[in-house]
Amino acid sequence: MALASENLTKNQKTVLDILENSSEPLKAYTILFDIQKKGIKSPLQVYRALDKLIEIGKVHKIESRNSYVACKHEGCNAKTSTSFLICENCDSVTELTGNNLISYFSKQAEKNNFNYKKHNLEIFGLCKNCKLKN
Amino acid sequence: MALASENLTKNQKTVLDILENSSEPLKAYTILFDIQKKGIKSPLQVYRALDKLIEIGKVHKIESRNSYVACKHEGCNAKTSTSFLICENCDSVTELTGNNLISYFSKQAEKNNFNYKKHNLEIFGLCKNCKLKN
DNA sequence: CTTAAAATGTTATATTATAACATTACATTA
DNA sequence: TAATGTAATGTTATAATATAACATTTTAAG
Repeated sequence: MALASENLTKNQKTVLDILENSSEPLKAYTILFDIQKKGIKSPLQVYRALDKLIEIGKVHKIESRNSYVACKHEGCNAKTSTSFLICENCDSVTELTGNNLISYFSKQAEKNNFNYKKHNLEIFGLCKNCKLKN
Repeated sequence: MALASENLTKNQKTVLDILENSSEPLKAYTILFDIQKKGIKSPLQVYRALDKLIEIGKVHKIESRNSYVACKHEGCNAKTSTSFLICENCDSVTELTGNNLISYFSKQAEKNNFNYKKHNLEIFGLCKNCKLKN
């Protein structure tokens, strides 16, 4: 069995490629605009590619910004849950990894008699670079 | 000095009222539809009231669902940061409180040389009631 | 090869949110 | 009380984000 990322279709590869070469999250219509020369003409083509890429864990959505970011981690297990550090100054995004967050959230949920399934976490602030500048 | 909630205008009170009497988060256009008989005719009137209510901490936005929920905590300090338990079955929402989350996130951010300012946390799963039923 | 599932292409439309601008309410204080 | 400044309002239009519906094509597995 091949890696999911090897089975990508043309549209999916095109969308993933532009996200992987971006230093910040991109919006769907920004992606659309940037790749119209590659034969993608409608929003739906972008959204469908994004849906698939999210499903296999190669892309994550930043909910509070309606934007999308490529995952840099091989075999990222964040197909459902995501945790980000988002710089308010430069918009760069770093993904938090490791399962300690999940066990922590499970415990927090348990206290409320709530059965944890998955989560979205978005932490806003200043990244390393922007801390220095300001 | 009066409480911020005592200074609410008519539109703001109308929007807050419908949110406080809802058992689940509501979408902006749902609110609009439900209160047209009270003289609110345009989306902008709803969004402006929501903006103000969010600013003073009486309402929070559930980013992943584009919906809005009234805060049940007196003097809620979550004017910027929010933490929710969201039931995937019944859509009910419980807000996590306490500063332990903030200190935990600050530490996680620190590890990445990131300066924590605020956060959004959305935990999905099954609430107490829905756990029993399923 | 056949076939079923997935992906595509295309048009239209739904949903969520803001821009722009003229007007009104209201608290402060001169 | 009149002047003044800030916030809120009302209204129309439009921007930004996302999905429905359906016919067609590609792909992978048997």
